[in-house]
Amino acid sequence: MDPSRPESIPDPAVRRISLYLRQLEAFSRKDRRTVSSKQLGESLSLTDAQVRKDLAYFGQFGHPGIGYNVDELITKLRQALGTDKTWNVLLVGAGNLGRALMAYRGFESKGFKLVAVFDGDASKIGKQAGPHLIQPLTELGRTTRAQSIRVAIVAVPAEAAQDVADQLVEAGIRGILNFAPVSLNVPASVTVNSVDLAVQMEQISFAVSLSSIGQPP
Amino acid sequence: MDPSRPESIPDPAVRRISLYLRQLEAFSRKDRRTVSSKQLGESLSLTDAQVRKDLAYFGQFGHPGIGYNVDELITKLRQALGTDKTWNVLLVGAGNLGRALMAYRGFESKGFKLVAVFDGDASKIGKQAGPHLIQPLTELGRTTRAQSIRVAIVAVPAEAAQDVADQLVEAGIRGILNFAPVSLNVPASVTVNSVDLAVQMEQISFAVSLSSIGQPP
DNA sequence: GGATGTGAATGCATTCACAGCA
DNA sequence: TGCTGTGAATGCATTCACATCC
Repeated sequence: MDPSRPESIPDPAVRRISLYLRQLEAFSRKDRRTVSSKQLGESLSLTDAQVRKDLAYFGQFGHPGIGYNVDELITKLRQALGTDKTWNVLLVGAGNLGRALMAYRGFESKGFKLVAVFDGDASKIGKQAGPHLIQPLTELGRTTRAQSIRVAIVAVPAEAAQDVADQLVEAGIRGILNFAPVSLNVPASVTVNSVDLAVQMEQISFAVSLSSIGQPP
Repeated sequence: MDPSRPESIPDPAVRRISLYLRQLEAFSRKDRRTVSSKQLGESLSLTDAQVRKDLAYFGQFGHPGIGYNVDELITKLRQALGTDKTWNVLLVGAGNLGRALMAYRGFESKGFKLVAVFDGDASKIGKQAGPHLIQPLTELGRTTRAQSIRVAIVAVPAEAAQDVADQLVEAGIRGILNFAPVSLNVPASVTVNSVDLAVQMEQISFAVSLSSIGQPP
């Protein structure tokens, strides 16, 4: 396997790599030096074989008889995910959710920096949102180019989301994290990842309903 | 296939059912009466066979030569997901994200009602958060029983999340939607669904990095 | 004709199991 | 001995393709 040309890596494996990284960072904070695939797997309820197979997609990072060096693996996985360099990110939508995302301190340490905020609502333009001035969507292209932004977060109402997505694509954005409860239509060259809170809740209610058959509430 | 005894339905299928439901509700708002598996699939970039197979896990809802009746299918899928009745939900964590979730209007129409708010931070206890009084975690058991709450949303810092999860389990909660960036350890009888915003961003940066090999930024 | 529901075939991801190295 | 990396085997999900019904 040639790590510089990842050919095609299964989507589920890429998701787990993020989880390994999160876990490794926790281990590192506790000054742990090495970890085996078995230990890393147990901390996430996965098998050791799964862990080794996933890591092997990206290269040979382990040391037989020893395990993986925690800090070394962190470095390699960040490189693999592309988060060894900082990404400038823009946000569209300065409503409740958008402002909560702006205040969320979990992005910076992971290599993402929010550098611009936009909103389609004219009454919000020019207002301050945390450290950022809220810009109109007409500025998308200019700001995207000026700050080399490739990734956007969409936190607008469902009705506005597709229109916003179209404008983001037009402005040259390559990846979108979408919180609006709609399926966005974009060219294949643009990556969309959607988080629909209602969908998440429905998964839970389904599972809970199933496991409660015959049980009292 | 016996819809009253779903045996075992693939997880990916359950996730898609939520998406079908979301799409069908949009169709219904536009007064659309029927829809074929092909049309429903196209609106979500899925094949018609995939749609039919998924729906068939839950029963025979279609009409050969016609398609599916939109409103009828909505009813059936809500029953399948358990959202034909309203679920009382509690929230732990009245920080930025927690308050944004409280303000989010997308839950009620989907059958979820936020009825109680908790926080581990003593200085917040007794304060008002929207329509709710913030309660201490010691009240979890009492409130859960009093209001028949089975599902909880966790929006606390990573360090506090496992402890909160333990107390939720102790209080009888059966499903948890977790926004803290940690892997929660709970008994098999409890369902956990985690949304880690940093993980979502990393998926995107990976995909964008891949597609940009050799390209200028 | 038009569309569903479903066994059979395919394709992917996970798990097994073991050679090989420290 | 302990643990990795990886072909081979297994198990699941998706897709195909067609009998069936309006």
